[in-house]
Amino acid sequence: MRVLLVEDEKRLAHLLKDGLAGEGFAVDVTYDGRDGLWMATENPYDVIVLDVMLPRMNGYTVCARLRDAENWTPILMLTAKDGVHDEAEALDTGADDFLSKPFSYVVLLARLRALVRRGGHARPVSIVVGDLTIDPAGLRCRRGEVNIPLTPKEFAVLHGLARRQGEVVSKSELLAQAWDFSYDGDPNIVEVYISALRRKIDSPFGRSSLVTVRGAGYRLEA
Amino acid sequence: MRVLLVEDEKRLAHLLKDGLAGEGFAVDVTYDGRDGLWMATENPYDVIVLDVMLPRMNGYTVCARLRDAENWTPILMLTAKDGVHDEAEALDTGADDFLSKPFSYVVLLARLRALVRRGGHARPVSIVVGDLTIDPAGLRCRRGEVNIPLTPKEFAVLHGLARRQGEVVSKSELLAQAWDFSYDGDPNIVEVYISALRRKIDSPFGRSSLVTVRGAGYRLEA
DNA sequence: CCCTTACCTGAACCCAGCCTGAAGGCAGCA
DNA sequence: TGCTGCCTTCAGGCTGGGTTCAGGTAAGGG
Repeated sequence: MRVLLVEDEKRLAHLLKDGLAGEGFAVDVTYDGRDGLWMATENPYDVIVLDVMLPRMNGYTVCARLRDAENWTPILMLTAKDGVHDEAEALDTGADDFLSKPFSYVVLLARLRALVRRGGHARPVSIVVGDLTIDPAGLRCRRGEVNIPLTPKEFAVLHGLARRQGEVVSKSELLAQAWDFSYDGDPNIVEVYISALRRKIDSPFGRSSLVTVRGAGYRLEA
Repeated sequence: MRVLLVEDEKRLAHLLKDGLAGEGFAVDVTYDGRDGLWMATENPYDVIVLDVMLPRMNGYTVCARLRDAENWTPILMLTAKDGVHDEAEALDTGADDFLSKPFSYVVLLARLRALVRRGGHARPVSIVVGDLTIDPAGLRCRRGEVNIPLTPKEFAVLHGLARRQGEVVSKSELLAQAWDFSYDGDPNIVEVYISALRRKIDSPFGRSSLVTVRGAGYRLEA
């Protein structure tokens, strides 16, 4: 599953690359539009994530050029926050979907999956941790046969832990994955969500699958 | 089920191709009339979608030539919006049905299905979600044995959700599927239709199959 | 055994996102 | 010409998810 990421904010690009790589995507990154266009034409990708504001050639142009060249690789555009207008323009130039910044990692992932699926290759993925099942496409979760309703943020945190089940995931990693990249609030928020998750996925079942590793982070285990 | 799509607006062609592919059609695309004619004579298609305004050879001519050559593949013509005149001419030259731009995807799909069925190869497909049955060919819907009358737009939205039952479908995806590709109005329209759908398919039955996933979209479940 | 540090969690606030009823516009039809 | 039904817009209200905060609890080191 190959992804081309065209994004000039290096920090964001880096975070996304790591995250997607962890999902099993092969990620190529370029930092400006012209390189992006070149990469996209020279290599077969399953999906392209394309920022709108880019040096040397903006996202719309890249998108339009690709379509002109009859390259129909699914494109997910990242538009500016307030650009209601941008959305229409993104779709106009041939993008398949868009996401306005700031966005959360989980939503991006869900959209990417949808695009890739539409592109032909079906791949229903659920993460299983013991009798806990996490379904990223439906943003759903259940323990055994019991459905557990989660809010989007709760789901995002749980997903971040489940992807690396058995490993310790640090609070800052969870923050990076589940919150907007521009989030700048109290890091304590992670603890709050861990607490909420335990109340939903562990306490009612007499489990303790969500373990605190003092000074390092949290671990989800079977 | 093979479809030949002859349409020179690349963006529209692309969207249609993706949509139809997602329905299980094998879609070939050409961008001008002469290529279209050639493709149609060289390959056996179940149905042809033919734009009227085309480079190199217009749709009427393509249609007439095919019929002259005793090729009776069902043809659906795409005519210009105001061309009341075009419709008559389309049917005169041997088309089986026509659709004026802009049209919605669901209507196109229904017409295609109708044509294909008329062409001999019946393929009644219904989407079943619990006891809810959606029949894209007839634009019908029922819960259990109770028939539920839906307006075309309501049906389009429901269809978009049903095609991916159990998964979260974002508002923008619903917009893209159920509205004209040129639609540029209030995205709130989706919420309005969700509301209307609930009033018809859920409330009267004491169900709540149409679930809001805050910040992500909607999900239709059994 | 105490102190520090890290973590837990209930309560309270705020507001984005969503819901929905009402009304206008428009096209088809009798 | 009026009627009917559907699409769309709009605005007000509300819900519940996100965030902050503060007081409490556990872990670990000296």
